[in-house]
This record gives sequence, C-alpha cells and structure tokens, in this order.
Amino acid sequence: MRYSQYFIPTVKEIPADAEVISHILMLRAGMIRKVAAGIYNYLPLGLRSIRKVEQIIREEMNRAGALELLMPVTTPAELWQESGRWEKYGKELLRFRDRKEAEFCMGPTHEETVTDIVRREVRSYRQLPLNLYQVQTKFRDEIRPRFGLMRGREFIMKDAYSFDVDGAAADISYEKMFNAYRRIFQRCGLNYRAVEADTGSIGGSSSHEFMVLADSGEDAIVSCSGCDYAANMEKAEAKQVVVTDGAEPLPLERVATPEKRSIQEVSAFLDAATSSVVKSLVFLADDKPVLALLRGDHELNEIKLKNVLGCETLELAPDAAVEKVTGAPVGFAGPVGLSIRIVADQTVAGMKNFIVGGNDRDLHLKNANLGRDFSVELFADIRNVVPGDACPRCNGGVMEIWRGIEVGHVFKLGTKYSESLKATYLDAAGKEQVIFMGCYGIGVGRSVAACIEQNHDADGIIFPIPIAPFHCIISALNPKDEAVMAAAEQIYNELTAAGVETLLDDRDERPGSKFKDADLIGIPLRIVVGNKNLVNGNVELKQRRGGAVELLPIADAMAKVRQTVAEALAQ
RNA sequence: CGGGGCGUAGCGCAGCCUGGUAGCGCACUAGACUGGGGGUCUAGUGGUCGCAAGUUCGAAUCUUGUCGCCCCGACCA
Repeated sequence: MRYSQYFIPTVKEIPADAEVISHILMLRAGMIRKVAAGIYNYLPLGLRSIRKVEQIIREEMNRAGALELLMPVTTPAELWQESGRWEKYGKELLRFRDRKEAEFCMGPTHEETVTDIVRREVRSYRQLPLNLYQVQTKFRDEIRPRFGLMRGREFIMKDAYSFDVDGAAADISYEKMFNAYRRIFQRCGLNYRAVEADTGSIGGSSSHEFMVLADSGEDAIVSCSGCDYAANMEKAEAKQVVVTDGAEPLPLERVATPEKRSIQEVSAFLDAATSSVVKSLVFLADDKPVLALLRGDHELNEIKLKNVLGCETLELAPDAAVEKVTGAPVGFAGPVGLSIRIVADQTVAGMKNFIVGGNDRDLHLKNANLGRDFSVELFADIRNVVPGDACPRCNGGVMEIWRGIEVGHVFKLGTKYSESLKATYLDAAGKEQVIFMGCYGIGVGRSVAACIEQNHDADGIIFPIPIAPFHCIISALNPKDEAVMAAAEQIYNELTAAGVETLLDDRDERPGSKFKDADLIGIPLRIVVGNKNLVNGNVELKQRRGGAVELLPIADAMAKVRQTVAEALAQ
C-alpha cells in the first residue's frame, strides 16, 4: 500500500476528551474517530488491526472445533421475554419498535438467539456437542462509556456458545475454549492472566476472565507470588487467619468524637491505629437493614457480602435509612445496642478492645468486645484482599494486586438458558434432557486497545507484528529522487510478493514528519531509503521496539524483514 | 441518577468576569526556499461562537431553557 493513496489522518495534538493512552494514540494514529459517546468509526488503519485480531480468533476457534455463524444485531423482544431478561436487563438494553410497533432490542449478547437456533434444530444427543460462534457488533447502552474502544456502547465482540449433553461434557467444552483463549491472547502478543471470576447473577460453577495487565485497567486482580492462584478482586478469597488478640477485655468506654466520622478521622483523633477500629456499614439487603463489620483498614467486598446474605439486591443504605436504624447521623454507626442482623468479616472475630461507633451524634465507644457488648450472627469473608495477605491456596505465598483489562470471559452457564427456552434433546435411552451450555466472549476492539496500553512509548504505538496494521513501512526520504523511489519500489514489490504487509511512504513530506508518523502508527519494522546511504547500496532497518538501527545492503535488509515477520507469525 | 466541568474554524485553545459585531497556534490552499526526527518565509481559505427564547440600541459575553460531550461516584456476564 502506498501511503499517499491510503487514509491515515494522524494528529499531532492530544485530543481533549481522551483520557487513557490507548484512546489518545488510536485517535492520534488515525485508527478511530468518535461518532457519538461510546460509538466509533473504525478507519482503515484501525480496522486492519481489528481484522488481525479477528483472524487469530477465527483460526483458534476453528482449531478448537467451533463453527462460525452470524446472528442479527436486531433481536425480537419475544426471545428476551421468554428468557426473562427483557425485564431484568434494564436500561443497558437498547430497545426500539419497528413500524408495526413490534418491540426489538439491539443484542448486547446472544444467548437467546443462539439457544433459539439450537432448540429448533437439535433433537438428538448425536448432534452434540456443538459450539457456535460469531464475530459481531454488540450494543450495550452503558451508563458511562469511556476510554475509547475500551468501554464503548457499540463494540465488536466474538461470542461463542457451547452445547453439551451434560455437565461433564460441558466441562470439556469449557476446557477447550479456555485453551483456545490462551493461544489467542498469546498470539496477539498480550501479557495477560487468566483469573477466577465471580459467576454473579448468572450462576453456574465456573468462570474465568482473561485480563491484560495494565495500570489503566478498570478491574483489580489478585495473584499469588508463590503459586498460580489468580482471581479478580470480586472473587479473590481472603485466607481465614483469625489471629486472636490475647488482651484482657477492658471496660467499655464512651468517648466524645465531635465531627469525627471517617475511620481516618476517628483513629487520628483517638490516636489509635485504623486496624484497631471496627467499621460499621449499614446495607439494605432486599430492603431490610443489615450491619456489616470490618476491620478499619479493610474494604468491604459487596459481591461477597451479597453471596453470604443470599439476597437478591444489596445496596449501601441511604443516609436517611442509616439515621433511622442507628438513631445517629452517618458516621457514628456501631453494633452495640442494635437489633438488626449483624455480619462481620472473619478478621473481626479475633479482635479485642476495639473502637466502634456509638450510635449517637459525636459518640464512639472504646474497648468494645464481641460477646460481651454485642453479638454477631455470622462471621464470613466479606472483605477485599489487600496486598500481603496470605494465599488461600498455598503455604508461604502472598497476594499481589494488579490492574487489568478484561478482554475475554469464559463461563459455564449450566442449564439457565436451555431451561427457560426449552432447549432439549433425546438421549440414547430416548429420554428428554436439558442441554448444558457455556458462553465465551472476547472484546475485539478492547483487545487492540489493551495491546496498545501495553505496547507504546512517548512516540506512539509499538505494535506486536501479529496484530500490526502493517508489518513494515518503507520511508522513501526523497520521493523526487528517481534512484530512491526506484529502490523503495523494488523493496516494496519484493516484500509484498513475499507476503510481508508493507506500507510505502511515498509522500512528499519532510523526513521528520515521516519518521514521526511511522513511530506514531507503530509499524514494527521500518526501512529508510535515503540518497545518502543509497549511493553505497545501503538502507537503514529500524526496529520500532527498542529502536535498534542497522545499515544494510538492500537484499540483506529485505531478508531480515522477511525472517523477522515469519518468526513472529510462526509463534 | 447524584456531583463537577466544557461546547468559539478540521484539531488544541484565548476572548466571557467588566456587552460594542471574533482572535492565537496547528492543520489546510498557493508560491518560494528547504530536505535524515513534525523546517522557514510570503500570501490566502475557513467560524450564523451547540441550539432556542429572553434582557438590551447592541449578546460569544448577561438570564432561562434545551441538546451534546467530558470527569468523579453509584450501576454493570
């Protein structure tokens, strides 16, 4: 491709509304342009990278035995009503009517549609297992789209659905997908972790998220320094270590703490460690008040609390409810004298003589003790893991915390959708059975963005060869010089014929502009053809990553490019 | 949905407080010079100041409404 004939609108200045580096660079490199909040045009250069990722996905999905199909973006409401999600999904589901006033939605995911296909066509165990996937545009009307392709409303997703005769067979399908995902993200050149994830409202026995490690990631993930345990923050278990403080209980003491509401303020005011304070949080679980207790330096994990309570809805109580329950303004809640359900983190079980809120304005209590001053209905793991916690799986390992970008998610669904949508088959005995399902998603655009988060420098993107829009760029420095152009075109033609995707920068621009653009758009290899070196028969070969420069005869440079690309694509 | 902020040329911004008919940098067009890390000079193109109503002799500027966008929070396979 000749640069002069191509369309790469690069931008020097940093766009005002871009926050993270991948968003900034994708805009600056002319890969994407915003159309509306969370909705983007994919320009030619951006599309090439997207297609590369899609291609890798297709190859690995096919290798794993999955079959590609394509389902419509538009989904009739009936299917969603049948699964019960028309009511449950909420505002994220974009709904609309056609001219006949029939209701539809833009598919945010396709369990309903794909299950409908399978229930119509699959009758016998002989037709299973089946794994169907598509690469397709999804729409989720996110409350707050942000970070460019990282969290858009309209986005490209690969979604796959497996159908099996029973749980054991579904486990095999899951395993296959898990391994396919490992290959996919490895081939994309991503530094990622597969972590255990909470199954959330969807239920099921197992779920893993594939997280690309990046400081800008929206999710916190936890991993062990000593073993391969890794989980996202929602799911990560805090090891149950109840260290019992051997101190003798001291008499309960009322202390005035005027205007001291937060743990920080209270502990500073009373000259005590935050870990000697017990934090009391009032929640509404299915609209009934519950008090959650945590050590002052710990954070509550709402998912864990919700699972422990077994409730449908859980929300932090609004101020008015807190005042009603405790009889005090927010900031002075405590367990002593309260008659609502009290759940405490297991760490609290070993504490003695701690500080709690006094359930009255400007009042806290010192030397509170379990059993004597109040009782707890249940001790459980309801806090977030903190760095340095002991590993729940191995001896000696400590937990580390990272930020990650969720690029893939694999899920055992069980029979949730097959039951509600009645997807069944006849087994060998002629008995009707419910199909076991799994679902597997990959954010395609998000994978490209995540890759850029991991691969960039002050000058721009540094694409790994497998997903770079082009493998090699030839910068012809003096396009008006016939010898230079002839050499550049010769290299271009030979590399292209050899299967190297090459961009020939034949623009009448100054060298500086060409170098800046080449760096910005992140082409892994650059051959510079200039009259200065060409008189000696040489060209310059520069690696985008690391910046290594070699002066080589033309044939050697081409051979090296071919070899580098071949090696990168061969895994 | 709560809190904060922003809409002025393709992009990034100033002007607004204290009303007087719009400016800077980049980009773009033409020419000349230049030619290995976003070069220089000259001459240009381009804006009903998000939209609507109001106040006023006069509104980018003040008021109200509205739409859009961004950030923080809550929300979220």
